[in-house]
Amino acid sequence: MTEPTFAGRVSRWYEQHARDLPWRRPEADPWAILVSEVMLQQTPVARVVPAWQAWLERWPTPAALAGSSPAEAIRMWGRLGYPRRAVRLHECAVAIVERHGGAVPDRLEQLLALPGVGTYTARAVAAFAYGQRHPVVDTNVRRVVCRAVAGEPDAGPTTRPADLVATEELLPAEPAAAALASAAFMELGAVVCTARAPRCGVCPVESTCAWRASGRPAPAGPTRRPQRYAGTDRQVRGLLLGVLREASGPVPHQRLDQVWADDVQRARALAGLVDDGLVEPIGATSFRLVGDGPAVPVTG
DNA sequence: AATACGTGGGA
DNA sequence: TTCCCAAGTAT
Repeated sequence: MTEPTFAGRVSRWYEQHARDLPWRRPEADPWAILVSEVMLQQTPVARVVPAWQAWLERWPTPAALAGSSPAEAIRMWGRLGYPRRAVRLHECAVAIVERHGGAVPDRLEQLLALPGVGTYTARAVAAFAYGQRHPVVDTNVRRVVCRAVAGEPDAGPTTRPADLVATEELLPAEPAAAALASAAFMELGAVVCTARAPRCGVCPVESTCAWRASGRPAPAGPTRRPQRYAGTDRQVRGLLLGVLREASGPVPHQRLDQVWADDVQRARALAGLVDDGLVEPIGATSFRLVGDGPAVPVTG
């Protein structure tokens, strides 16, 4: 017997302790997995679970979603946040029907070409839906590898090519085992090797962790804090979209004017929503969610 | 590379 | 109450 590898230890731990998330069950198909990955972009698991179930009940296939309007997707998205993801997912469904016969593609290159699918999501689908051997690197994996291997307290803010290489070197050769290891790395970062208060006492690789060995040094100096949410264009966009989401069809601009007093900022936020494909002007005085009603509004 | 992009819950 | 953030992507 040889020493268990890093991936082997984490995978063993995963098999015993993984959360029972619905998109990890055998009946989850590639479309269900793609939907989960997009919803999980910057949104916590607990809020995604019910939204994911409702979404797939309504749109079990890409073709089903492609047959609905972007407006319906935006409404079904609810308050998961970053609603542009709902529009991108709708565009994904259309592209999958048009370019791939309605089946989620299994090649990395084709996945990356889909709207809203980037480095992480493309690899996650290739690995978790199709069992391919690709490093799947999200913020959790970067933190785990950074600590356990490099001994540093935190990874950089974005995934770099070097992160993919470092993770790839940890993966087992067999594709199915590699996919399992990737899921295990993510789970470890999500529930044990957390950003704020890591639970090293229950970690399966505590004995070989470089960060632990060096006394768990704290991150370097203060990082620049981004602007507050209150008062930003983001908040105004959220307020505007809230009104449009609750409405049915076009909303007169007078009603939108009431959500925010600053004319300049409100107009800028609304223009941003239009640019992002979430909202469209109807005539000269109204706005609606994209596709929320007849393509050509009837005028008298 | 830095920034924009939502939301709600926990510490 | 304030702060931090949670399976990223696009520009």
